[in-house]
Amino acid sequence: MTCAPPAETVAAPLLAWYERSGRQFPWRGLRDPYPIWVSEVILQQTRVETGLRYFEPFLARFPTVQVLAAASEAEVLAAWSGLGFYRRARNLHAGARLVVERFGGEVPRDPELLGELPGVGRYTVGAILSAAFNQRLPILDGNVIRVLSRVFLVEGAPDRAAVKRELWGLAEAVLPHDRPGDFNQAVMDLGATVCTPTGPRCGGCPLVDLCRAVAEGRTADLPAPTKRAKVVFEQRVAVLVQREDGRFLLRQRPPSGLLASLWELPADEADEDAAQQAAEDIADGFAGGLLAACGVVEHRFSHRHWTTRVFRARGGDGYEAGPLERWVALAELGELGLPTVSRKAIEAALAAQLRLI
DNA sequence: AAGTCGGGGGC
DNA sequence: GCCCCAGACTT
Repeated sequence: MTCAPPAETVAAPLLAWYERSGRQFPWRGLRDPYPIWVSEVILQQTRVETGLRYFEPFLARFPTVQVLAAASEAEVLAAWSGLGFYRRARNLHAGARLVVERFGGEVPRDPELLGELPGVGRYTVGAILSAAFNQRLPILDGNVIRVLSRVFLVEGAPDRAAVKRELWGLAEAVLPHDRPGDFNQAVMDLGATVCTPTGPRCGGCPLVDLCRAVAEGRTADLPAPTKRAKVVFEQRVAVLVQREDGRFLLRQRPPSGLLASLWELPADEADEDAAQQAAEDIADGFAGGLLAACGVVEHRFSHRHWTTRVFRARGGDGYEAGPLERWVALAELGELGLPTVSRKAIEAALAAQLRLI
């Protein structure tokens, strides 16, 4: 068990540092909880640099919670395309509808109620309410875990329940009554820019004098590593079947599981030896001919690695798209929920064609 | 407690 | 290759 110094011991130097060295983001300083909510969902398990590319376009497309609630899920997934963890988009959309229907369009200020929205866990509740309303609620994300683990020498792996409880307790204990909103932002900035996973810049850290990991030369050991799922390798084939008018067929994936309800080229599992035959079988379903191999697309998910052999075929002009299928033109891709792996495969299939444009 | 769920960037 | 990221949710 660790012994935390008084809250002000941490807060005062950290807030002073934040005044000087804090980062500026488009969601900082806002009082409307809706854009802050959007930013926090976008940033879940996502680097700020990546989230920044999606935040403003998303808000431009869905400027209010009412607009988001009125949109279709397909529109929201289209705006989320390439960002990953697509359940976040589904939950945000469902949450917006709940806010409009149940709370009159006002994002709840009650942590209990806010936490009932899908996709809004304890971290996100604290992040939204402390930033928008300066409510004194702690947050615990990867940055905060790293800072607290080092400053207070928390040795256990942070994915263990007991360690997580201790870290939440520390996050609450160091949280000042004065400016909890700024403080939460400050800890995350510190974790992102100074107290980094590797090569922390302790010389520029406002907490260096009270950091126990620094005192014991243990910054490199903390936080303790967590267990990781083993990567599964899968080999697939995908076929871009193109009609005379240039449109090609996309299929919607099942509504649950990996890339749920997102669009992809007709595909199947097949290793290198079986790829050609599997591609022909797919093309045959649309009376496709002129099968051409277009290359291999590698794509890594967190715990899965897909090797996709991409083919292109002519055909399908007499084939009517089923309920989970759609003949699409290149210009329509922006309207669809299209994961990055699909975009890569389509680009590979059309590479020769695209170079002519 | 472990697994699922994307994608990108650093080393 | 491995690690991590402004996590939440299911099993």
